[in-house]
Amino acid sequence: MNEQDENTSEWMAGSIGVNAVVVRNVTGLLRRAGLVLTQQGVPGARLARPLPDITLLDVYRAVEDSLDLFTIHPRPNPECSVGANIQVSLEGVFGEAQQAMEHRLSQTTMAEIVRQLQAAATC
Amino acid sequence: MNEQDENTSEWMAGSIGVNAVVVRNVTGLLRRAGLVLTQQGVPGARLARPLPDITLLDVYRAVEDSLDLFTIHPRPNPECSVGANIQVSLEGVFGEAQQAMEHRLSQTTMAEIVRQLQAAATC
DNA sequence: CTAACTTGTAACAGGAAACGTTACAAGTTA
DNA sequence: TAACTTGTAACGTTTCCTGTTACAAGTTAG
Repeated sequence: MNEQDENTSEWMAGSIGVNAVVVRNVTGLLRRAGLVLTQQGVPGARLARPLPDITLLDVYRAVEDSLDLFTIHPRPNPECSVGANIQVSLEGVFGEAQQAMEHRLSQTTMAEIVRQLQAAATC
Repeated sequence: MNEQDENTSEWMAGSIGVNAVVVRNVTGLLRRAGLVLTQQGVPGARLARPLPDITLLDVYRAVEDSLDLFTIHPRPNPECSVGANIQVSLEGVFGEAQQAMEHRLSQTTMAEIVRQLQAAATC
């Protein structure tokens, strides 16, 4: 088995233990987010940007479909003064909480993750 | 309809537009978290602590069942050096990201939320 | 004490969403 | 041209969430 084959969806799927289509779907998300480069018919995938330029937030946003971490009761009772205004009050805090979470993710790059992996492997 | 009846699960359920059992289940979570006081057979529910002593994090933890915001691939391939160590690397960052989110929630009390509601109602 | 309330909870049923899989079109390379 | 690959739509299954029903347990007014 060639080393270049370690990038194919089939090989990765076998290593992870899932179907190859699952890998291709995730790869598609990463490609649309501009993180990896894949081409129909060409085996394998390679990075679109160097590892230090990819943060965990980039990956998180690429994979996560829902933009909002918190979801709020969709149909408030118009006759209820609480229900009419609770959205506005909560959305502010929830937005800031999500922003705090995402800021932490943006502080760690894939390069640091890979470095930690290599350090753990040599132990 | 008496004003005291506005605390019963039946009344709240009608106002929100859900089944009364749903309200009782949520109330049970809040009671087990020490936020509200309810008693079998006694109509209504009242706060266990004053509003300024209840943060959004208290409510979040009471209602949210899963302790971890991020879940990680459960069965790593032991022959894959990445899969063997990726958990440890990611758990640290994920934990800190969740902690940042929860810290923001802990900075806002229910008293402030109620105050914002009252301000919006008088507009 | 009894009747009519309530809350607490287990059990069941329904629907929705997530997931893996299959199948095939489209592209590339030897 | 043949044998690969990726991209994606479509399908079936399974799991999970949710609402509902049903009933036990407790309280209070009369």
